[in-house]
Amino acid sequence: MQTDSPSEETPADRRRLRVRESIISAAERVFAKEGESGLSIRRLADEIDYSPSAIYKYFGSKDELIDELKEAFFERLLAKIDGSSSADRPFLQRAKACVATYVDTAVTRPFHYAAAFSSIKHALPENGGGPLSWDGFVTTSKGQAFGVLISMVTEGQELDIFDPSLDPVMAAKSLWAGSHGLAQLLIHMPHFHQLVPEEQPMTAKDFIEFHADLQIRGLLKPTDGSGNGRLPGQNS
Amino acid sequence: MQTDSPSEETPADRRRLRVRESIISAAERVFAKEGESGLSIRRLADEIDYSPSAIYKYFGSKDELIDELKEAFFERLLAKIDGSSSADRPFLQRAKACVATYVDTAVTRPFHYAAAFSSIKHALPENGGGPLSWDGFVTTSKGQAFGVLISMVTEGQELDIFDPSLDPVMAAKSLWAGSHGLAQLLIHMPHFHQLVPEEQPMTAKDFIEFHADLQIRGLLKPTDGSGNGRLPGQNS
DNA sequence: TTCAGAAAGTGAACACTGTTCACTCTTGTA
DNA sequence: TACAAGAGTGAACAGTGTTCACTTTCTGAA
Repeated sequence: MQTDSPSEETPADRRRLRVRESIISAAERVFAKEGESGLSIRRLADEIDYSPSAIYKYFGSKDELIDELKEAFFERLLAKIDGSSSADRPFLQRAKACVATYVDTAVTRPFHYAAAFSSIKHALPENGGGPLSWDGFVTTSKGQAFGVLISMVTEGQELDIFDPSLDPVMAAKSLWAGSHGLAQLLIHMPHFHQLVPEEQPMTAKDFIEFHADLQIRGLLKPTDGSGNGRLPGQNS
Repeated sequence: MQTDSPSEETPADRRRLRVRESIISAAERVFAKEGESGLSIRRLADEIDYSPSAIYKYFGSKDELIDELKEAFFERLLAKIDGSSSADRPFLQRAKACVATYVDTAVTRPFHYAAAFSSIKHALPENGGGPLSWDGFVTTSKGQAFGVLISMVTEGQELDIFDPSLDPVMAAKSLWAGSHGLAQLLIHMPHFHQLVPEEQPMTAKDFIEFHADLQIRGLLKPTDGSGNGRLPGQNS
């Protein structure tokens, strides 16, 4: 039982925190290089010169440790796309950069990003109620990063650039899905970006830009005057 | 050493094939319900009343077995989106249905789909040359499903609906990324589709349609006459 | 300063996992 | 009928995450 007040932080507390930090940083180092499969408790224990069971005095389980790595990653990601979205540039450039930064950051730390979306809770059909409530979600780093996207959409609508009939939250989710998909494909299919029939040099960065372009285009205000947020020529 | 000719198929061959089939179908049953983590060799052996080591007489490794499940899944997926894209309906409806079918099929068999994109070969930075050559790729079910998307894009361009300045392969990849992303989010985040601030009923199906709409909109021929395949108002 | 109690750390063990290998048993063929 | 190839097995190996009784170390109060 220790108080939350830092003024009452004892040497023992600091020592404990330092060991905890050493575990995390070793885990971070191994995880970034080899991912979840390369990170075993025994190996981690070896690296920091403790016994495997010692780690359980600091983390309840391996999953709990990895959750902390993922959370830290999403905090960095949040900071990055927040920076992109608030830079001093024309709106459409910022919007594109926001998507591109998201994908780029994910690809830079493939194991972190992949791990953050690797657990399937879908298995049990009875998940009733709310394992994913709005209020609970928006407080997480992941949720806040999503919030940046929502703000971007509403800003685009206020600037009369994006289709005003779109629900900003839904549009942001669509945008998120699009960015997430490219990140995943780039991570899980090496050289996805240069998958073309002809010999044609194409960097990942270039393709990310292209994709961001298309994503944003889908949100643009229709110029044919209908502006109902639906595809032309459909009647259902 | 057995010949490929089915006419020379011996009873032993048929017996072997039957056992092999029983392994696959048991694996399929368990995998669909509990995924890769629920599928252990020992459990599989129990289910089919063989010893664990017997399974290695039919499959080189657990991964090899799972690869077969994934390949079979993608064959089903290919058939489905191929059906969607060639149905007798207006082009834009078919295009939308194609994307929607892809996502829907993925979500129906979450473990299969997730597993198909779960291995990270990205780890080693030196993957030079071609682990993912075009010719090699298009012969796989995954590759053929991708081919359907490419055809769809070119058809849209021929019909003067899609932006003709877009590279069809790149546009198809972007479309794939968008569909893949939504599928992944729906699989890995339960109730992603109803993640909204207000109380507002929204089925996964509805959101899939919405997303497909936006994806397709990004490919539409710009109506402002520029038609250069880039966002308006950018100069780089 | 002493001493109880709470932490920190440990080693062995448990219940798993995928995989291998020497072995037996069955089967088809010459 | 004999023999070889293949099918099937049980035990073992090297891992894994995790637990628990145990010892050691530290700290705060008497």
